[in-house]
Amino acid sequence: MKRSGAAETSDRPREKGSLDRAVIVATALKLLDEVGSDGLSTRRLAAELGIKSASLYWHFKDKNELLNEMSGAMFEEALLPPNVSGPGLVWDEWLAEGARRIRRTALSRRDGAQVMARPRPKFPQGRISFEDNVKTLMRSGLADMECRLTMQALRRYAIGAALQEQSNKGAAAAAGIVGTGEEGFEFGLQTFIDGLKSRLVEQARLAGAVKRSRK
Amino acid sequence: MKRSGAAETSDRPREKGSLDRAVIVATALKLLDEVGSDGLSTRRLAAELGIKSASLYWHFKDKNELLNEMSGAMFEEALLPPNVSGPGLVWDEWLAEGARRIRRTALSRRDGAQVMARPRPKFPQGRISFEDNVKTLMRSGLADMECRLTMQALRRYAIGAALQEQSNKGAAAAAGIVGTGEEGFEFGLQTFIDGLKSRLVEQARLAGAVKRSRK
DNA sequence: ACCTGAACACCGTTCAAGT
DNA sequence: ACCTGAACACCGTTCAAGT
Repeated sequence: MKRSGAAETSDRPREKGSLDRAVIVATALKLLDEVGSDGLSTRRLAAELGIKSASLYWHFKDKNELLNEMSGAMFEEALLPPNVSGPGLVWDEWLAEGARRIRRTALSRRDGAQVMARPRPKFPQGRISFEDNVKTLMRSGLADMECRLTMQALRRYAIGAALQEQSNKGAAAAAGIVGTGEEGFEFGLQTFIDGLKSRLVEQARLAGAVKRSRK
Repeated sequence: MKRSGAAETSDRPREKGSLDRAVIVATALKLLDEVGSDGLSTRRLAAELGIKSASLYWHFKDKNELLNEMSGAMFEEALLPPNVSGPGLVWDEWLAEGARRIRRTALSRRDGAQVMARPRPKFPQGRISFEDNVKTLMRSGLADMECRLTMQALRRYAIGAALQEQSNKGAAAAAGIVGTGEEGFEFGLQTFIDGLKSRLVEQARLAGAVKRSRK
């Protein structure tokens, strides 16, 4: 016995069915950091929760579902604080900072990148949605689709980078690894953003040409 | 005791100690495609080879070592054929094609991206080395370090992309997934290469300014 | 040099049963 | 609504022993 939460007779209907789920996910993330993804077993996690492993299957369909929720939780960590989308927005710095936060969150815990590489639950109920971010990025002048593709590309790049950095832990910079990790990541990030800028310049040039031809 | 190389009595010194290793790795890759990474157990693989699982540990230190060699083998697949570095090289197309090949190789077999995300053995003995590729890319005008960072960034991006695409298989385009995969990948790829080009333009501009000021 | 038998210490998952 | 006991069908890895 552990967390009964609500009583059996009535009231407090378990709030959307996800109250203990959150604490299980949080405990799993804490445990992950201690034992790594190989050590994260349902039995170990259950022990950490003061429960038997079979009980976990009342809360989650299977281990995959749990891992996916862990992924969602880590992405929320990455998005939360500084989504400064005020009026004086410098879009390129805002965008770069978002990518950095994803990488840093992945690196912040053992095998974190491996977890974040998983699919996430449909919508993370987070304070800041993907759509909000699209709107913010559109202030740069990029089209709606370009914004979505941009965010997708940077998400993939950040996770790909963190994954490689983490899997080489201790294996000491293999064949083609250069830079401290940090600086290698920045190179790719800045180069990509340079590409976006030249795209914007080109679009402005074309728009200008149209305007002139209309005169 | 591990691999002494030559036999005690004499002849057929096992050719660098890697003859069966290659066929084990190849069999493992074939099996991976059939059963996926969750189904790829040492017992199943041993059965496929007509062997008992304990025997695998004579050839490989552990399962991780085997998986890493599988990663190396897949990268060789991705590099082999068209490293056309002839005189009429169009570096941007050459570079893009290399990135595409990594992604395609990863997508070519079940859970392939997951395997390629692992560290690879020090040097894959492949026909084409990382250093060869650096030299080829330097013909674009990029500096040595920029070439290394570029290739690293594209490798990470390609694997990150393939990983996401593959992990969403069947889970049907979650939250922020757009494009067919193919087109989403191309957007990031072209944008990054645009960034490299604007970098080159900028460097040429600076070099020109120096030259003029020397007159 | 290469392989096996047998064991050790684990896994994820299911399900009847408890409260 | 939530949890347990007990079982099923697996794992990766080690190691003495075989040939």
